Amino acid sequence: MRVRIDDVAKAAGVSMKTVSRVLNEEPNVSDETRRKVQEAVEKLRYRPLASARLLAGRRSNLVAMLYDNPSSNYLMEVELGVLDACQSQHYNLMLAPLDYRARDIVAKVESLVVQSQLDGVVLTPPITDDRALLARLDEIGVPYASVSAQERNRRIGVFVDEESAARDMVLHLVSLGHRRIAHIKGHAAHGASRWRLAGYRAGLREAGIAYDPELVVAGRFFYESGYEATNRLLDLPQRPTAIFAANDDMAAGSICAICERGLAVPRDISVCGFDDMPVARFIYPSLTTVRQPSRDMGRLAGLEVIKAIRERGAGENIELPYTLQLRRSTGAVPG
Amino acid sequence: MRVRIDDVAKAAGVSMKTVSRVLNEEPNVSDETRRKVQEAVEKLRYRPLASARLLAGRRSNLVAMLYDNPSSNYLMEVELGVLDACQSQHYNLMLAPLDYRARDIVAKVESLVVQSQLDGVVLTPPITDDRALLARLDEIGVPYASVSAQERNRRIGVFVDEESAARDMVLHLVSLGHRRIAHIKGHAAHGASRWRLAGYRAGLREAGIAYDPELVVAGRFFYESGYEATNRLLDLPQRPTAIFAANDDMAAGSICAICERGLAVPRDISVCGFDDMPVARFIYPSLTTVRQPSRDMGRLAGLEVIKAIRERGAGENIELPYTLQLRRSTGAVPG
DNA sequence: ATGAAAGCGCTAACAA
DNA sequence: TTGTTAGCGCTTTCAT
Repeated sequence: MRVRIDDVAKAAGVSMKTVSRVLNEEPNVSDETRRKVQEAVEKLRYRPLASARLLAGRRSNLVAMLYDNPSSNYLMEVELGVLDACQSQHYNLMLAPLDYRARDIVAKVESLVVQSQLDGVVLTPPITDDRALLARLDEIGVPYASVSAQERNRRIGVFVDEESAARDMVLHLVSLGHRRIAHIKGHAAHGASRWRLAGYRAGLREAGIAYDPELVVAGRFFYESGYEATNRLLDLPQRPTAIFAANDDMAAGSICAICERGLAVPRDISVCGFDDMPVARFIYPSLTTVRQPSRDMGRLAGLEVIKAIRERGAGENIELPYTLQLRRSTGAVPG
Repeated sequence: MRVRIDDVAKAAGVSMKTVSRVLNEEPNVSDETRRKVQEAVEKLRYRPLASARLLAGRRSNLVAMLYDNPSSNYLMEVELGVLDACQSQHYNLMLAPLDYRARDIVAKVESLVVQSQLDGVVLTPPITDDRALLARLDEIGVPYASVSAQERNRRIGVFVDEESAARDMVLHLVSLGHRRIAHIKGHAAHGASRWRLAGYRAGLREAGIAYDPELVVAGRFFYESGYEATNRLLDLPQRPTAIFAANDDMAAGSICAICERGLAVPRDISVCGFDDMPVARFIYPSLTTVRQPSRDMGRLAGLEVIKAIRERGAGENIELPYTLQLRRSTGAVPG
């Protein structure tokens, strides 16, 4: 029925072990023997069984991506990058959606890692910052790479300097003449929210604009939360001339809320976001935003775990550059 | 080091097999014994090794989702649904991006299925329609469920009646007074493109409007292709008063192209799409579109494979309803 | 450079 | 209801 390694051995006229050597690209096989084995493998369409290899002590060539909030555009982009890395390195990718608030997250991840013998995992925010989980992963000895982890030293993964990026964005708004600049914060559990808020404040400071707590409202990274936050801002006695949302989805919600009041973007109010997801180009007016190379971040995180898997101690925390994407949603402060 | 089944057996004062019985929820274990075993499992934090179980002949509890073009919004929605189904049924999900045009797609899938001992796979368009692949999967005996497969009999999976949906959308445009209705086609490899075009023609026919090939232009489901297609339509001597794009991404591109010419949607031209992806609500004006329950489709496809895995011969091809989402991008014919 | 034998950790089949 | 035995298909020793 199923072709096994000794079928191949028989067909090639060698021992099982030799076939195994060829398959695993081990040394000490003559070219002639190697060729014979490869032919037999080809002819019999032999595929070594992952579970048997694994049980006998080899690697799984399997990594998992852990994430909360699967429906975020941002995570989908990261996922594409990780997938890309896995493909290029002949790894398979498993998806593990988790609730970052769940009590049993450590146990869940441990089960997955141990049971499926994962070679490594990729962590995405805010799971990147779960100390208990990281400690456990270290104990078990599974390499992991983080995307935008809050703690930046002694980690392997990828990040961008989001604080500087947010500051630059604010300074851009200032350069357009804006001084009443509002900020819609992201979800509190995410480091990104902290960094972006800090950058917002830094930008104001550099521009010599006083921080006005009234202009900073809560959001949760969703479209709806941007919509609602903007309505609160528009109800202010003196409304802002620019709104800096902590991500693109919220900025899209912001634009919608503004338009619904009969105001125009950027004529009456400028809006900008963060991330540069595809939606930033699709909406009208197209969104000025901070471009974070999410897909590349996913790819690099994937490559770094795999590097760490292959060579213990390898892997680093890589900083990637951001860029400001100036599009149509920001303009000069109204007359 | 690692806790094994006989450690648990020893701790519980029973045999390995009894532990195995408890773990696999097999009958013929006394409540008392079961309790003792569970306690031991708990205390030792025992996790059975998937590879060992698998090698000994059990299921992998692993399914893979096969797809081409990973960056499509639509597929991400489907993925979320599949993921959901897997979680609820204690299955793990692997992701297998493929090139539907690749020569070796059958071999690739076969390797994956055989090597990783996948219990089943979920197919998404256009991989759903690769006869050679389906034949091979049938041979190997791996259950699979398809999302929107072209062939609808003798399949398990999910679909919606896209042709009727497209027809209804055209009739909606007609009811608004439109008679010069254009269509931007989808990618030729997808059944969806055929059905939506057929529905477009059926709608025109029912409304007594002659089919004008000039008004039907090629697209490939991407934003950019919608943008370009629309520019071609706008260059026509007599331009359409409504554009029906075969999906939302292209409709977004269409709106952008229209706005760039200083025209307004829906004042000058109505635009509608298909799928009802999140972007349909985010763009301005919000998009009139056919709601296809992509996430539920993913979920059901996932549940159907799992059903087929558990009980050979089970599983069916389920039709799900569509709805017209009337939003702001369509309106009465100008003047 | 190649091979023989002994597991890896579990479950299936059989026995008791 | 419970236990014993013999693999599952591969890779690891350790020989040769």
